[in-house]
Order: sequence, then C-alpha cells, then structure tokens
Amino acid sequence: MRKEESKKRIKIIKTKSGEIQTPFFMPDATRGFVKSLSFFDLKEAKIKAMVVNTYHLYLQPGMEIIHQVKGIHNFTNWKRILLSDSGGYQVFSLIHKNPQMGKITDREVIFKSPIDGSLHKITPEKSIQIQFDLGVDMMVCLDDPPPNDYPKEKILKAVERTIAWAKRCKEEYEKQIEKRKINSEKRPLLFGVVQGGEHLDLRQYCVKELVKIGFDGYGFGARHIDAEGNFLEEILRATAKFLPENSLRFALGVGKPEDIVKCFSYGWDMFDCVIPTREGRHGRIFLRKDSWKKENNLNFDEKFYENINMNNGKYKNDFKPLDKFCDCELCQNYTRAYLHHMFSSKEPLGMRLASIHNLKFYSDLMEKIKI
RNA sequence: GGGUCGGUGGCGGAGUGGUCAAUCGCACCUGACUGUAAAUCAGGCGACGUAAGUCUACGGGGGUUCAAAUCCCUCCCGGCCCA
Repeated sequence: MRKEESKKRIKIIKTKSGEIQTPFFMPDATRGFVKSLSFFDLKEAKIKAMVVNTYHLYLQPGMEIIHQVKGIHNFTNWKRILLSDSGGYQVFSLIHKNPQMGKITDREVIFKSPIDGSLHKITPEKSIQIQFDLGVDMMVCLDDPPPNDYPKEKILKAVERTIAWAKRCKEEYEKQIEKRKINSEKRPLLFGVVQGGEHLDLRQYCVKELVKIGFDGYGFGARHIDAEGNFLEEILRATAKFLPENSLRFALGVGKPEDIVKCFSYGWDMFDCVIPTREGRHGRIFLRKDSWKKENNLNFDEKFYENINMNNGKYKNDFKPLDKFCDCELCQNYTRAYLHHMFSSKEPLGMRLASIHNLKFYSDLMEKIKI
C-alpha cells in the first residue's frame, strides 16, 4: 500500500439514534437479529450500528408487525444506529444467481419468497416506503447488482437501471419526508449505490449520474471480488476517488479484514459483512498475530491475523486460550479444546462465543486502522 | 439340547452369483464462506501408488463356479422361540 496515497478520513455521522464516527463496521442483522447474538453480546463486541434487510423483514415478520410496534428499533429494542439495505442485494443473490427465483424488469422486481415460494413485487418506491416504515437511520436505494462476469453490455444495462431506480428512490424519499413531516435533524440518510462491475468507465459514469441526483452517501455495489475471489483493489480505489469528498462512502459487503484496511485507505468510511458472524458460526476464528500486542501501530503490509478452524481435530486437546490479545468472553475464559468440543457437539454456545469474538476482532480492527 | 433368524468397513445399516473396494446415514479428516435462502456447502474416508493399477477384504475354515459378501458344508458368536 502506498502510504502517500492514503485517503484515510474520519467523519462524524449524525442520526436520530445518535452519532457515530467513521470508520465503522456493521454486522448484518438481516432479519433484525445477528444470528445467535443478543444485544448484550453485540455491545460486548463494541458494535455501534447494524444492517437490517428490507426484503427479509418485509417477508418476515412482515410490515404489519413492524407497524404495530412503530418501527424496527422498538421491535428489536436495539436503540443504536440501524441501516437498512434495500433488497438490492437479493436481486443478485436470489435472482441473478437463480433466475427461477424471480424476475427483474426496468419497472420492478418480482421475488419468489425463499420462505414459502410466494411472489412479491418490489419497486424502488416500495423499498423506500418499507425503509421509512422500518424507521431506520440510514437507508439504501434499490439497485441491480449483476454478477461481475456478465458481458459489459449487461453490466451497463444494470447501471442504467440502478440510476433510474435511484432517481425514483430519491423522489419517493422526498415524498415520504414531506408526508411524514420529518424534520431535517431526524431524517434518515439516503445512499445511492454505484454499479459498473469491473469496468472503471461504467463505475465513473454511474457515480456521475448518481451525484446529479444527489445522496448523503454512496455505496459500492455488486461484488468487490472477481470470479477467483481476488479483491478488486483498483476498482475500489478509483471509485472512491470518483465520489464527492463530502459524501459518505459505504463499501457494502466488504469484507475480509485486509480488504477493509485497504478500502479505508482509499477513502471508504463504512463497512458491513457476514464474514465474522457466518464464519464464526462455522467454526472459523480470527486470531490476532503477535504484532497486535505492540501498542498503536499495526503494520498492515504484513499479515496481521490468522484464521483457524475450530473443527480441526488438532484442537481436541489444545488447552491454550484462543487469542491472547483479546478480551472477549471466549478468550478470557475458555480453551481451544473446549470450544472445539462445543463445535463437535453442535452446541449453539460455541457459535455464539465465536461470533462475539470475531465481531470484537472487527471492532478492534476499526480502531487500529484509524491510527 | 432342539428350532429359527442373523453375523458386512469406527458405528448403524443396504446389497443376496458377475456392473462390489461394496448404496446410504453417522462419526472422522480437509476445504470454502465477502450489502446472509448459509448452525451451510464441497471434497476425502481399506492398504500401497502422483496415476493407470495392484493387493487384502463382507465372523473362521473348507467347497461349488469361469466368477462368491451373495450358493453349499462345517465351526465359532449373538437374538428370539421351544424343551
């Protein structure tokens, strides 16, 4: 990483649920909870904001329930910051990857519910309405994230559609602000999403058009890795440069720790990813390397962590603590052998402790990268 | 003692003359996981070999057959029934 080119920045975001300083990492609480974790666990892991999902909450528990309790904060009792994703990612993960799961048109998206197969129409307007009903602090425009290996003309099509939808989202957003009489202090922040796959010219074009519409922040859309799983460094670096300096930059779905480190240095402010929790549930633990013990500076050019798989038989009689530099419940109290035993026994407590630990690792990383 | 059913890889359990080194599940070993259809998915799992392949295997022994986990005899072991 060329340090002289670092675009690191620190910003304060003000929302109706409080302030937060960038950079920060949000775990995915897709259905309103981070799988297996309580809010005590999340606070323990120093989590200050989370991402919920418009489409998944709309399907379950459904907006009728959310209405009755007046919003997702009340329903979950999580009083800190919430950002809702629009359902755009499900256009990719459900439909682009599995065309029988729905249909995308310029006008709308027809989703086939993965829960019961029922059909649901989501328009950009509806996505925004749902997000207002959820009452979140930050919201995202419905977008169309195509797989990166689509031919360029199909990526362009997705870019055009994303821009058109962003315009409709912005209009609906303004309509809802007026209709609900939300003052400027309390208004949720709105994010547009930049598409364009691995094509810089398309990314640049998409940014230009989105900025014309005008958003509080901009997200990096679609996958930030290529078909082989390589991080698209140059695309992320360049896209951040295209974006206005005074806007928020949200690297959706990023990512692995080293990718977050890079993105932050390119000027991205916010991150979310399922990795720490999903891999935690699957027994994969992030361990700080010795360099962490040195106060302050971490050399991110070197490998600063390692992954271990608690399911591996070699931990059966490994009575060492997990991570000697971590102060989470798991590392302070239990051995590798004991955690291995929990995973072997399919004990949910193992998943929970591993998820808390991995999130704490991510939270600590967000502090380290500021230095 | 008589009758009867059965003994298959770490376990459970298919297979009942060739396509069987043997379906499947569990266990075990190893991967993967990136805006969560994921407490999920993929691969491996007799020995030796990179491989083609070779060898040893379906309770023990013997036999029939070109060919046996599969048929016959016998022994050992277990369940159930009768005495």
